[in-house]
Amino acid sequence: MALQLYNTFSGQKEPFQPLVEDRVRMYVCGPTVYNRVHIGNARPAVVFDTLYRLLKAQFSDVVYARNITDIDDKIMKAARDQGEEIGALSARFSQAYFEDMAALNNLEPDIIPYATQHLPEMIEMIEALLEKGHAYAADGHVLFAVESMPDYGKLSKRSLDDMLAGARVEVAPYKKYAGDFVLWKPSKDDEPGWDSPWGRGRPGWHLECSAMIKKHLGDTIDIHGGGRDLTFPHHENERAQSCCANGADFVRYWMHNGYVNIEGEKMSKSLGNFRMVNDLLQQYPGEVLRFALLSAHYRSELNFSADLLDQAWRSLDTLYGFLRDVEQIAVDGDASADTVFLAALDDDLNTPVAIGELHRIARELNKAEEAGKPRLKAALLASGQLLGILQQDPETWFKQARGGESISEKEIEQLIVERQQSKKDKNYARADEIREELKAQGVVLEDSREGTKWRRE
RNA sequence: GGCUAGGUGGCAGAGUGGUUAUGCAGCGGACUGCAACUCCGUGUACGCCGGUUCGAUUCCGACCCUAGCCUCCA
Repeated sequence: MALQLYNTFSGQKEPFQPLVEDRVRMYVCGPTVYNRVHIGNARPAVVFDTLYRLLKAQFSDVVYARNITDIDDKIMKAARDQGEEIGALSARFSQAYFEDMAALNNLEPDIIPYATQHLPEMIEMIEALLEKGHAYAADGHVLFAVESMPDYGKLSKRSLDDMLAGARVEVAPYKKYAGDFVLWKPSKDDEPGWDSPWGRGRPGWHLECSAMIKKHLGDTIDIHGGGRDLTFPHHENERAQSCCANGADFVRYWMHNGYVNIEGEKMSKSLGNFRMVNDLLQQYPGEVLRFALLSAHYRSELNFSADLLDQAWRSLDTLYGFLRDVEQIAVDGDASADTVFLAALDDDLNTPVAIGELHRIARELNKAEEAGKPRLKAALLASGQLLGILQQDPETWFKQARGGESISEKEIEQLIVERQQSKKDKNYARADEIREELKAQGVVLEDSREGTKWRRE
């Protein structure tokens, strides 16, 4: 079956058909770089990286862009609070973001556009909007006139009346209509700003994505992704800007991932219940974090806990255990990912089912005759590759440190040698003592005809 | 208040008008000097109340509960 994706715009799963045959353009909203990212921020990166891998396997020309928002009031505030220059701060945190994302086995996007490098494009888009009567300048600001767009609100499925029914809309004096949003705002002298036809200022939040998408991917793109909370206002406004400025369809498939929750509540900076990716990486391999994030369907909420990570770790141990047993088996170069596994991913990226299939393939591999193993091993690796997991050398996987102080490999090997001798001497008491000693240090021994293997747990 | 998702076994998490999800944990067994790995077997599920149906966890309706969005947010 061909790829199907749930489109937020239509509210249903649709067969995926790129605008131009065999050519896919995908954009995902990246971070505002004023802080380290938390695991909730990592979810869209992992989800859409997985989609990217799947798309690359099915289409020859795929371009994936994920931006860096490096101008924003939050960055300005962070820079002021920390007495750091804005450019230095945003460079530091974008670098940290790249490191965190790489640790989660995310491929690098093809294009990483920065907001501050696209001011001319943004200004150009504002001019187009003004020219077409979708925007107006007032009091140093330029605002988008939402009433000028007949189907404004269609993506987030809300009417202007509904939106204004909420009391939280701030009505600035320069707004003609309460729902209008800022395209350009003036900067004070001590704030970063760029010269523009409307004076020195900076762009509104939504504008950068519209401008960068137009420049790098075109007027109409195939997939636009991000967290569910971006649906409104961010994506609704992006859509308004782009559709009105370009006079073309903007995005063919809108995709939004669910939240990562902590104890049933959304993880957010204001609640203070977030888990930083970098902190988690001190305790868990990135692959475990990735596996945990993929263990729920991307549109569902995912409850994040130590228990979830432990389960993810053990599941990976099981899968790597099968791979370790076939380390000497060559892979069949022609074999590709398992078809049932692929069907799961093709069904709107159903990663929980895909992971289930991975276990099935692994079990088949384990039970297969020698002749069948090369193909199954290749299928398992190729399938794992699409999820961004199982690509490590199994021995390396099992020997990696599992947090905290740990006994060195050398000491472990020495004790294993001693234990081998004890066993030869039928001194089972000493052999068991060594097993217990290592067990206490988090090292499990596995005897087999070929010798003793060990792993940390 | 408006709008949108959900409520599945100890935990995580798919799916389906009737037949095992899967994983982790547990329990029993095989294997092992002892273990581990692996294999075999195994229990506990679909929020509540109605309706449709031969049959509903799945469809319909009401109710309860949870979460999210409503111009900071992945």
